[in-house]
Amino acid sequence: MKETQLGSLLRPVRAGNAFEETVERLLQAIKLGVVPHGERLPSERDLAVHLGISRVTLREAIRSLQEAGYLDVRRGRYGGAFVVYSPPEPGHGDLAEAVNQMGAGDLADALTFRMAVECGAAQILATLTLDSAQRAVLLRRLADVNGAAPADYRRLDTAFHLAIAELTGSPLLAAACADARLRVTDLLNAIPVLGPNIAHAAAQHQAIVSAILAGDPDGASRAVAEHLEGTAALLRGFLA
Amino acid sequence: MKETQLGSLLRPVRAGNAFEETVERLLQAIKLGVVPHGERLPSERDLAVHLGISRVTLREAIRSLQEAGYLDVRRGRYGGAFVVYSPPEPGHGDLAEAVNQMGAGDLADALTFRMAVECGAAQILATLTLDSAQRAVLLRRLADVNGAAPADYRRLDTAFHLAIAELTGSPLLAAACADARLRVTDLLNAIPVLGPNIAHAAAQHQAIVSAILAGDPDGASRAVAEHLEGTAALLRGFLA
DNA sequence: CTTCTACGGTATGAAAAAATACCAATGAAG
DNA sequence: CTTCATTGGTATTTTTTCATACCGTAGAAG
Repeated sequence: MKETQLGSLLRPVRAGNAFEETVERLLQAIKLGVVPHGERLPSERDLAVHLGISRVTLREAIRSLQEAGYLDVRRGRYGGAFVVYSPPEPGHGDLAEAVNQMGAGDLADALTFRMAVECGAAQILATLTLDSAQRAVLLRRLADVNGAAPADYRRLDTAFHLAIAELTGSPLLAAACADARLRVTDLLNAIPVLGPNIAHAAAQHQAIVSAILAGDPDGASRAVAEHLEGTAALLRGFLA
Repeated sequence: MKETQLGSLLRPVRAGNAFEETVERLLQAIKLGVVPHGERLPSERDLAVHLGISRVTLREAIRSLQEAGYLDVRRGRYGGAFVVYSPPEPGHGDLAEAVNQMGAGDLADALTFRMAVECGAAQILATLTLDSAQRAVLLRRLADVNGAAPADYRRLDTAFHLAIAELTGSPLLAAACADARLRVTDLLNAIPVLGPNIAHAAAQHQAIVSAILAGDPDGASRAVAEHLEGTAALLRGFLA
């Protein structure tokens, strides 16, 4: 076995210190709209347990997000950390900058990773026999994103794609898809959301769901690949 | 967005303490045969840097593996931590126990995850145009595993599958595939390696490589899926 | 057989993180 | 308007992890 494979296994045990990782995680949950504007984060005690860190460390992270203007923290019963954030108006302005902010290699890496795990998830879901509740979730997410107002589009698009991963029943796979999304969030938010794009995406979303419900793994995977390739090609264009 | 999606994003920031994670990582690198019997781990100083931990913490992990009999640590120049481990003789004996050791849900999760990322990796690799060096690596790994002695089979099989992920050029994807393998290593090692199985697997390996080189993503993905489904079905059989 | 040097072995102080316990505020319920 | 449960706020101690410096050893090279 070659040296290269050592790199895959003996890679860093932890990405950074607990504080920084926590800030990043919370920030992305906010930016992805998993906790929408006005909603409350779980209580500090619950969150600390879920994130596997101490409440002290979590509080430091929350405080920095509060100071950065992402959270409004209120105390007392029925208090908590409320999200104060609306996704920026999509536009070209920051895209080139956002692309340059992360390395070119990192971007290619993230795009490849996203492609692999999302195609894999759709493919697997298409092999499963979904019950009516699961089909309902999938169709609901599809309707949500395809009927979304521009301001809500990214959030519901993410919800749709994550739902596919979660319906596979594999937390590891869902986490991998969430992680893949996180790595390109800022870039996606900088992409303008145009009418024709949305219409095109809507057709692709429909094709993905149709293939999944029809039990066509290859079709589902290919539909996802085509869908993701659209934004991927656009982002790669900024690497020059 | 539903509560379920919170779980994917607000999952634990760290799996455990640095010491435990390091022990686990090293142990799996040994069990996977990435560092074969008699070979030396990188020096403590190098390893600490690669793993992103302090040398003190790394040493604690190494010492516990030494006491467990996995490593032979020698000092002085040309010294180091040498692997003292040969994969157990494959057999049914420990399989049921190994399956029960991890939860049924965890096993299904790991199998699904492995299926998704390995199919995704093969699919992506098939879309790329490989240069002669890359083709050589792939064919070399194929020849290695298909010509392996039973004692080396698992190690070279892992090397083959990881090579596919690494050839995509995405460290994230390679890490995900390595991670997926790690989660089923103990179970795979407990599966008997029979002649007919090896012959069957060899044909599947060949089919995977052929599809990749032919630029057939669907075929590559399907070939990987069939290949993995063999062991997956066997392992699922022990959940009853 | 001496030297050189890349390795593991050890010690110590600082910093980060966690565990624990307790305080304070809020606002709905009665 | 009092009660009370739930939430954030604070303080203290312990454990873990890190950074740094230095020591001891072995084995190849000369």
